[in-house]
Amino acid sequence: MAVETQQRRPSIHDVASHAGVSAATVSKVLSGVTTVKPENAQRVLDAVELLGYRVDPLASDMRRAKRRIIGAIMPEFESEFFGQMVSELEGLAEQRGYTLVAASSRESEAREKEILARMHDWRVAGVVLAPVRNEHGPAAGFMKANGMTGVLIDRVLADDAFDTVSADSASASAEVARALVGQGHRHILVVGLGQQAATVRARLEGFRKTALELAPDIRIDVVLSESDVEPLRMLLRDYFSKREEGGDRPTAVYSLFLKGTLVALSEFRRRGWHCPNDISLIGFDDAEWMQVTWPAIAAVVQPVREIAGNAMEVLFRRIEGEGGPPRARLEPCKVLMRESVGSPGDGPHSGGGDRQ
Amino acid sequence: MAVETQQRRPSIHDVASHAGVSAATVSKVLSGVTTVKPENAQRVLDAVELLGYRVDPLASDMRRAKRRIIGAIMPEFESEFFGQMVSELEGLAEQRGYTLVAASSRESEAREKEILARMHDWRVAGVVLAPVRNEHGPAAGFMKANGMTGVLIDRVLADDAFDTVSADSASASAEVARALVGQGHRHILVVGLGQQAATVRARLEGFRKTALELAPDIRIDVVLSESDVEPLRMLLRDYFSKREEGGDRPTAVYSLFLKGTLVALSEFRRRGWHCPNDISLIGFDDAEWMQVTWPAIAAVVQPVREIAGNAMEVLFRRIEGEGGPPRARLEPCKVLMRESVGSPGDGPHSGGGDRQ
DNA sequence: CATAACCGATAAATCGATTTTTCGCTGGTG
DNA sequence: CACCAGCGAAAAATCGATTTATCGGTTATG
Repeated sequence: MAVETQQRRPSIHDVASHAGVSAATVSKVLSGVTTVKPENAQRVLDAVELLGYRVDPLASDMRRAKRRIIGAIMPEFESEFFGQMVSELEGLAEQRGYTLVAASSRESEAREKEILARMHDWRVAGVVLAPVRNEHGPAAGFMKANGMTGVLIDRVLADDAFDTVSADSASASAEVARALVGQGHRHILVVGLGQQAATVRARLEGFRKTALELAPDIRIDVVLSESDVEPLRMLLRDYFSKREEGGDRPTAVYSLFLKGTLVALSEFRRRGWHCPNDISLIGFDDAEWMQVTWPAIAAVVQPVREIAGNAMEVLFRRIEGEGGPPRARLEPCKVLMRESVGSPGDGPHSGGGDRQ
Repeated sequence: MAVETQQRRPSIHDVASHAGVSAATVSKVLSGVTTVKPENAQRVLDAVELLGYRVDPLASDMRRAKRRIIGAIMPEFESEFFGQMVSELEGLAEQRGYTLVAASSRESEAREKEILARMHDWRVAGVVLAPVRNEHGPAAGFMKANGMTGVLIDRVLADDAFDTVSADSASASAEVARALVGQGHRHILVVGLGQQAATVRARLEGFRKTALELAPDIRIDVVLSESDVEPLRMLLRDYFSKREEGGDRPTAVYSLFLKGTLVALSEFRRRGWHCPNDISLIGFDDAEWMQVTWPAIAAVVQPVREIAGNAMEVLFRRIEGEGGPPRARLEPCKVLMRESVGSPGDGPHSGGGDRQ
């Protein structure tokens, strides 16, 4: 067993002198080099055990250009999606003997770049960046300019400099379209965040295309908030007020991101509309609570594990020097239909309904 | 502007030779030592600017015993509470020029200890540990044995070796008791996780004491799952089955932790019980969704910012060498009463009710 | 006038590992 | 018998900073 001397940590030289060999030999034994006499190797191992020696990763990383640190930058830590993502990435990095340093850009591109600069200072071996906006922000530019190796995930489609991994938003949206149209919806509101250009476009177009194919007469309204979530609340409020006056309000809402789903729900609640009787609701991003509330909220589940797994795999390949053009990878989502989606006109409408 | 040579990063020696001084002088200028001729200082600053030089934190940390790294260990990253906590801690560490390395113990004490060992390898200056179980686990033991400096937060009350910061569970529970008893509830179920001994006891006893003071005839049932969340679902199912047969089911449920609230909700939904007509519900830990669902779920809000702030403050004081006995700090919670809590017998009971 | 004190700056040691170079020794070969 | 190849291990260089010791030169002091 290791001796618990709450003194200075033993260094590789302490081990060396205990084993009667040089520090270089200790390093070789520990890194599995075979050109060491078995007897000496054993003595080193014994000394390591006796002293409770562990390699100092900082000192170890000192001498190599690429250090065994992976940086991860997420727009936030508060949501299940990014929480799971960090958790997955951490485990994956750990498996390969790397340390994950995670940071939150707090939905700010400026902060994103600062964090990236700090990670560059640390000379991380690679970065997993989930950009606030998209692949063309200043952060990606910084990475390019400084020759950092990295992978972009989530709010990104494809890039000419970095590999990307994201959910197949378009296909998932098509499936949502099939489901809603199939239930008889012919007037649907889509809410999103304009900032996340590429992703939003993919989700919106995937939805629109399939919906129009299935029902050419369908009406699709779109409410986008440019930058932040709070304005969306107001936009939505205005939208519903107008539609209610006009007597032509939508029978279903498709939210392209989690906060949008929350905003929609709170707007429904303000107006006393209930799902799915008064209006149907489905949103991108699943959450644990969505299956325990009344009604259970339908959602598109993003394949967090797959995204994390692929991101790390491609990242490590690049770290190991693999060349070739960047790849854009899309992982399929699952659509979970739940009670918040029904057929229009199924229940007693409380608003000025458009029952067919 | 910095020259963007995607070559090797400039080192302190590059700066030194550009400025025509020694590396030591550069180091002094950058660390604000005043015994440098202003002219030389300016030349150093110019060279730094020209080359785009930035200190390598790894090399810089190499030579000091306590490195400018803070470790944070959370039981999970997936919940809003710990997500916010990590986010706060990260910002606070950053403010002081430290890097936060966060890791998830994934609710495992074994992993907790492994992570701690890795952080010890990194020679972190300090650790913020949110233990899986309580302050007496192997992780805290490891920290003690290795003379690490740290703070324990959340699922912890007080410790004889480390400072602790946590929510004032007892007072919050007392307030919940006042609210529920005030609404007329006389039969209340409390659900929790036995594993988190100290915290659960504080929450339970705080509730029980106040409830009994206000209504000596009150009946308080307790369902605790020892280790994991899933068993709780079964225990709860059994409990409700028995109570429903007996015709004496509780009129309110108080969950001592977030997952318990979710389990309770899903059990209500299985039985077709609605809040607050059939049963009232309030739980520890708030979440964003709780205010947008029907009904909105009442919750105890833990003061994340305050806990994080105090934890970091006391941690840095210890890092700077402050002595004295460990302090146990309690931060007050806020109780948000929402629609999920009503008076017993207010609405049409669907089960075998106990209307008064 | 010799020595001490001081200032600013440089050279060198240090942190703890890894990697390259060097070295001593054994055994085989011409 | 001299020389070379091969092996295992030690010595030394290296990574990029910080910190301590040292040093030349000027000024104050006895």
